[in-house]
Amino acid sequence: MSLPHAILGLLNYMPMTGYDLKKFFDDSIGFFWSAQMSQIYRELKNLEEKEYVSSEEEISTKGPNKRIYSVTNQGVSHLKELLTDVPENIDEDNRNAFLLRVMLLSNLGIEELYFQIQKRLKKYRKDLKALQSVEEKLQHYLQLTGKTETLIYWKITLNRGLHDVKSHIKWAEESLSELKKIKEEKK
Amino acid sequence: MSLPHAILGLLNYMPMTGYDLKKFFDDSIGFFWSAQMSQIYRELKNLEEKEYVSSEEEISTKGPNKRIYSVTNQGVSHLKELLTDVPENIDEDNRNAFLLRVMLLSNLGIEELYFQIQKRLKKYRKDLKALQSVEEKLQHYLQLTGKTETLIYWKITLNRGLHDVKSHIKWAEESLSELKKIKEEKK
DNA sequence: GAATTCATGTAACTTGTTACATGATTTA
DNA sequence: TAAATCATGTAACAAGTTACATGAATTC
Repeated sequence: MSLPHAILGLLNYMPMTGYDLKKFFDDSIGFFWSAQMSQIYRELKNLEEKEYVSSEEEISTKGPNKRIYSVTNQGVSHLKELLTDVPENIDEDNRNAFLLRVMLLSNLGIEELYFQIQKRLKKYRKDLKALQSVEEKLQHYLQLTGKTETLIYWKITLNRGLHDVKSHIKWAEESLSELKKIKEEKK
Repeated sequence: MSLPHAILGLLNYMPMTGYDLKKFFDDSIGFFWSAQMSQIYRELKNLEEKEYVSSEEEISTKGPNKRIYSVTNQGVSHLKELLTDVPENIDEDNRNAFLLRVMLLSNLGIEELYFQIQKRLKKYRKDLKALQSVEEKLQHYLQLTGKTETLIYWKITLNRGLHDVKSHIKWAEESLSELKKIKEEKK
């Protein structure tokens, strides 16, 4: 699963322009998959070449014309295939720049580590709020697409996000209290 | 923080060859940052050009020669700078291919989702075991480097991994039980 | 009147992945 | 003796990021 699959999947909910897709991305799956405009336009071009999507230009009297993309029959079959075959070696991209930082912060000392985790904790709490607003946005898209049966899939997806943020908060709090102990011992 | 920083940071623990680095990577930070041999060699070359590391060839009577890399003074300063300045817009790469799959699986139905999450749960349980073995490996490297003060940093890092896997397991179990309910309602 | 949003793209650059190439040593 | 490990790299390709470019409509 990668960017073109994400695009194909989102377009399958409803026909959209590249610009719409970007918004949909940011509003819904942004917390686990982001994409830049330049990437989206490039991938749309690739997908059209492979005939997984087709586009129509909507001439607009005011403002620039829109190019509306929709998934072709071939595109749907392709998507279903992708979803069916589960790769055996599910090695994910678990890159975590902050953890790398933590691991190497011994070069700067405990105080700095404490400070940076504290800052992080604030970010996680913001993330939590942001995620809670994703829930409303998803509701909105659900109505737009009219596909009520997808609710459970989106709920489960979103729930992963919530578990994730909460686990980060717990870890940060735990680490801070452990670091506090060490700091006090040193005195 | 990115690959060259990881390499610089690991080399700062002790001088190593590219090959050693790969092992260190896989044994320690592999659960949140992986790298391929070809990447490592390329980055070592880049780092040497920038004079953040220097290398010496160790002529070997048996087997191929080794090129041992160590961090220069400039490299250490650079590393400390990187660690000190915390970027304001900490937008991480949170890509999660499996979540993308879940989100789009409405195309195939509840049974398939249940099956795929079940499979995933097994993987998470394996991951948990693997992480527990990382703990031992880190102990080993700790002795090699002789830098006992880094223990707390590594423990906190590893702990994040444990929190992460556990949160995945909890989420999977929760989702499965919810899906089970829906499946039974349909009957 | 300035900034933001809508709307689409190109170009250059950086990073990551896959495949290929070589050859010695150690283990099963 | 075959496979795995040690050890180093190159080349081609794929994907992601950043910067640039254009221009209308809307909002502050």
